[in-house]
Amino acid sequence: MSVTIKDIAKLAGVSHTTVSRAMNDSPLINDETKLRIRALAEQLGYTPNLYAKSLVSDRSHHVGLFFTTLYTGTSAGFFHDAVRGVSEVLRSGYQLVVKGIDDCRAGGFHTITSKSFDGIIAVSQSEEDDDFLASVREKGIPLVVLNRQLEEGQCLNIVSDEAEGVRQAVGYLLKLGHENVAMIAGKPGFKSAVVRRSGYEEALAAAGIDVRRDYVAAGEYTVESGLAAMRRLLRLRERPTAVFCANDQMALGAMKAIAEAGLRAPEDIAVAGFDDDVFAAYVTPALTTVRRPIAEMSRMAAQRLLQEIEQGRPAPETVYVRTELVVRESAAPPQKPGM
Amino acid sequence: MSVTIKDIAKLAGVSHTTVSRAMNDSPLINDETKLRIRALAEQLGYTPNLYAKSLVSDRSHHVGLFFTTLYTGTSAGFFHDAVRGVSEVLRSGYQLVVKGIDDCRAGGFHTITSKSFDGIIAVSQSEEDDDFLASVREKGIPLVVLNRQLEEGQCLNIVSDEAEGVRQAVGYLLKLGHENVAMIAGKPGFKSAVVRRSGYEEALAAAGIDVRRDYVAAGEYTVESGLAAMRRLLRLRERPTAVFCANDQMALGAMKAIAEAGLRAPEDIAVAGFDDDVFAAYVTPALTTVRRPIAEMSRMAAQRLLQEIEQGRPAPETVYVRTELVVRESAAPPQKPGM
DNA sequence: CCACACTTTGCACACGTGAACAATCCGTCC
DNA sequence: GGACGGATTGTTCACGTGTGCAAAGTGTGG
Repeated sequence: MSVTIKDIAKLAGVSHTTVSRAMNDSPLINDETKLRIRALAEQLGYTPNLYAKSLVSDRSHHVGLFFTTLYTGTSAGFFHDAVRGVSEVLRSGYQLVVKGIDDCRAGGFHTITSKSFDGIIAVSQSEEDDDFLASVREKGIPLVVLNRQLEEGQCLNIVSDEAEGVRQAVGYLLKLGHENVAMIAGKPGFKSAVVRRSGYEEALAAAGIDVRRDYVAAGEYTVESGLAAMRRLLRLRERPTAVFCANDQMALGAMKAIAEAGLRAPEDIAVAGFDDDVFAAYVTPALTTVRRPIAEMSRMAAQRLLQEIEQGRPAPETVYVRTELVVRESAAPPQKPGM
Repeated sequence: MSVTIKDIAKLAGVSHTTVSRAMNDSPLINDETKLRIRALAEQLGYTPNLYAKSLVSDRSHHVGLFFTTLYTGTSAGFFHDAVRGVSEVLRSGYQLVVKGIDDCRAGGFHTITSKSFDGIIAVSQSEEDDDFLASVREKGIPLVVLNRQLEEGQCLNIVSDEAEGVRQAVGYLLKLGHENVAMIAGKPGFKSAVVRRSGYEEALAAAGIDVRRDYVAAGEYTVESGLAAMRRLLRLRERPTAVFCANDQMALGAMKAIAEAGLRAPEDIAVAGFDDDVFAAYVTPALTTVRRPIAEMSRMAAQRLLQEIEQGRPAPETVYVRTELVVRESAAPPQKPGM
């Protein structure tokens, strides 16, 4: 049995109201009794029952961090960075509940109420999440959406400018002198897959190069799928001399396929990735990629969410966070024909 | 404002108790009224207030998943696998709260009470967590400890037999013919670092080889630290021909250092890792390593915890999960001298 | 000495839910 | 016809906390 304010009240010979006031720094109490009661509470190891508090105060002290899915499609590095960033800001003031949106959908999002969450951060990777986001907004729960861009003005939306990041990477490959630049695309249904592909096409168009359909190989954001996609690209009659991969895991798979085929990166085929995953700097050759500051974005999301919870609804703006091209070793100029 | 059972009661012309009974499938109610009330509840979009339920039923519907730290020392793949495994079992029946033990310590674990958590899974990597574990047990919260072995009989403890795993890996290197086998050790203070080092020493002892102090390089479980440690090992006068790394991230760094030095793995130096991290199969050369079934372990932990919550305390046993040597390409027999 | 203000405390209720107990209705059996 | 029992519903209280309002105590100024 745990200690309640009534227990303390009885021992201190006061009413439970007085104890409540002592614990909450109310001005309606004598300093002396406050200290006396607090000492007693400390001694008895009193911890308030947060559920009772929640019931009366309508504050749950829980923040939800929801991902499109916890299973395939969410890379470990991305997931870890996001949880860390949010957790760092919340520390012990709030409890962080981590969930996959797909796991909740079965119950029609019934378990998600304004009573059970003070606020929600949704790390959205797909338009499939829209029903979830609508449900959250409808219930009036403070919401920040991370990673995927929404229609303007729905809620606070923090995204990296992915298309720009991809243009940087593909532009870099083109500047090195590559003309046959292929792409391994992301998981179908994921918005980022579409955006990154557009960035690729725009970069080519800006250089006056036509997009070849057979140069875009479908992937799934997993290492395996990158391996398989690269194998297909290598079988093409006019083999690409460079490949941009929609994330680093697939780039890793692609490099594996290149090695398998007896070729070398970057000499025979230049490779660029996206995400700057934990391992990117340390594979051989070190991966040239685009960094998205996930941890920073999630920290910002958490800060803004707390602000919204504690001070009320801010303007629903869209915040763009800059990506950064990280040049390492996996991309080099093409070999001259005949060399 | 959200709908409560009292609202429904008023509209249906019954008492709130009757509504409660309708929602909870009580036998003390007429089927007809039950259906009528349920239809009404559905129509009004009623969702029960879990905090009120918690208050009266002493069940919080929250399960805690605690890591030693969410920051350095916990690799992304490990973290992701653990959260996924637990989440998969819990699905939507419970809310999963993810936290770092270090983040809670500041508040003296005051926020962790039997009222706020129905059960806790601790993924412990260090003896520093003992104060936390003691605090949880003292409060009578069902507890499963994952990953680190405890004194027998404290609570349900699920661990992989890491020493055996290391012996397999080092034994494999020895069997290939290596005599100068070095090790890059784990983060000081982490129990796994000690256990894995012991495994290494035992394997050498079993083969009648003395442990050389200069062959054990300190690491931190990060890729960078593996890189730095390997650089140090490469500077030794009698260079090792094989190196066992206490995790895959450090093995990645080690391979990087080997490439930097103009050497090749596995031809010049054989490398073996530990964990079978997501990227292990896809780096070049593919990493020979030891697989720990983290996802399976965490699924088991979640299942056993639910069982304990719902059916009462089971025997506090220690469950060993077998590790598995995964032979890939990064380890090969040593080159003959003079070749 | 009284009126008034201020400080400090307690009483009673509310939050939303579940459960023990009482009350009512209906049918059955002796 | 009265006693009994089962089915169904309502009344009341409890869970632990915060708050509006009343009450008691203290001091101050006229």
